[in-house]
Amino acid sequence: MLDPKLLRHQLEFCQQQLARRGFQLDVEKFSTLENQRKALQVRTQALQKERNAKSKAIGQAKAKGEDASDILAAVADLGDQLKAAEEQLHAVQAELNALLMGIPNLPHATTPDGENEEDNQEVRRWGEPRQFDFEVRDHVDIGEGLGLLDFETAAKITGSRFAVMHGGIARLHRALIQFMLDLHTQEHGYSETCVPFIVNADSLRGTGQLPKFEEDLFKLYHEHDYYLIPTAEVPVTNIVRDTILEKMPCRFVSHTPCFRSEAGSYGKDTRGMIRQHQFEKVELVQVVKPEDSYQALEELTAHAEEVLKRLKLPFRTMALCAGDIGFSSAKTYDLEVWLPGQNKYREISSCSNFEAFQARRMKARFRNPESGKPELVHTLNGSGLAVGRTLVAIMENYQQKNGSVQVPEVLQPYMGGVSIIE
RNA sequence: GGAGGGAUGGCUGAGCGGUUGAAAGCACUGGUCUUGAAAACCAGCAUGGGUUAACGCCCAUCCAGGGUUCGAAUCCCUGUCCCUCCGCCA
Repeated sequence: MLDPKLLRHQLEFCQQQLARRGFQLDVEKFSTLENQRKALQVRTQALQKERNAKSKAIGQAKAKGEDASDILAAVADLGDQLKAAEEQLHAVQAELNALLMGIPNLPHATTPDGENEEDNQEVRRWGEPRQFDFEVRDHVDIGEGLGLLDFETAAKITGSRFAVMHGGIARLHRALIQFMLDLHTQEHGYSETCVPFIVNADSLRGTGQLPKFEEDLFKLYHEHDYYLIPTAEVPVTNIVRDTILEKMPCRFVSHTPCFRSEAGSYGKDTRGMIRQHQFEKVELVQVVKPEDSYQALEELTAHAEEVLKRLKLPFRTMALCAGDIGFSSAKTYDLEVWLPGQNKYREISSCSNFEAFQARRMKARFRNPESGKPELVHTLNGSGLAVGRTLVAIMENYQQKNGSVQVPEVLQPYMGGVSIIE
């Protein structure tokens, strides 16, 4: 959520910045509601003040044993007036809040202009795509060829966009998770965290998936409004919801499955493991002081990049343009890994600074030692990395002419010394 | 699933329907004392919002939402969460 004060006092600025990301702020509606809110709030509070004063006088009169019937008569119709004013105020506040919850974050000054992914800017590039002296296969052909990847059976068990992995591929998948967790906890200073994979609606509102993006989620058939997590970002970031932190920064790394309905992506990436309803991800989450958040974004992005470097997978880092960043983000870097099977770079990590956007929704604060007052924190997260896509990248980049797959050196200790999957 | 008990400020924990935003203790901050520190003593110390140039003033908040009342932390209803016991269970 944006700062309501910023919207009130710098509405034009907000409108301009939101326009950069293609969001049309209904200035007129906001102003009208805001003016109504102000008038109603002042009126309601004045009535409350009057009621409080009169009630107190009644109490004092009764304590002295005096007759309070005059004051009681004076207060007679106050209750109805107050109730009416409160109801109107609540209605306007609810409408205003709904409007506010639907407004995306302002892009940061360093987020480049642009409408869509065509306009994203390459920041840096690492590694050289390998030259193959045989015909390159994609991960589906490789995996099915080895008999270790099975989409048909997954379709029988559940439906489309699921996979069954066996043997060396399943183990490689597990090895990747262990490797990533170890790297981030042992070298990057993150604390390993295990969280629920089912969350409530408050948590999803906190990080921004609700109310606008419910159709992307799997909702459970249950007496409460429970959802499968679309990313560990939701449960992990919500650790700090409704809290005043004393120690900062917080750095969490968490491995979870992620569940996405992929509504609206019909026909996109239908082949293989790139876009699944269920996938695993190792997620990095940081909660930092506002002045540190852009430094933290650079560091977090570097932590994700380090995974690709150790795996020797070529990638490029993209600064997403204002039209392509997510709803809650002020600035996002995407890491795109080279996939020989597709002959292009594909997203494998997304690292974002949400500034206070999520913190305001979550009421996540820290106590500023200088002022002694609670202030909103800044939150960040990034994939470090998406495990399924990393597996795809390894299969395609490390494939051999005979259809086998080499195991990257750093993963071999996690594979019991196995160096080739065949 | 059954039966009870509970939820109060950063923490612990009092609180008859009426100057209770809330006792007390701890923690924290400042001061006195001390060469310094500790101890002792004194003082301050909730959150959100409105309004104001500012000092300030005002409103709300004792898990959440309704209700009763001139007035609710206190009474009633509903929900959520936590604890204890019984049953079931990975």
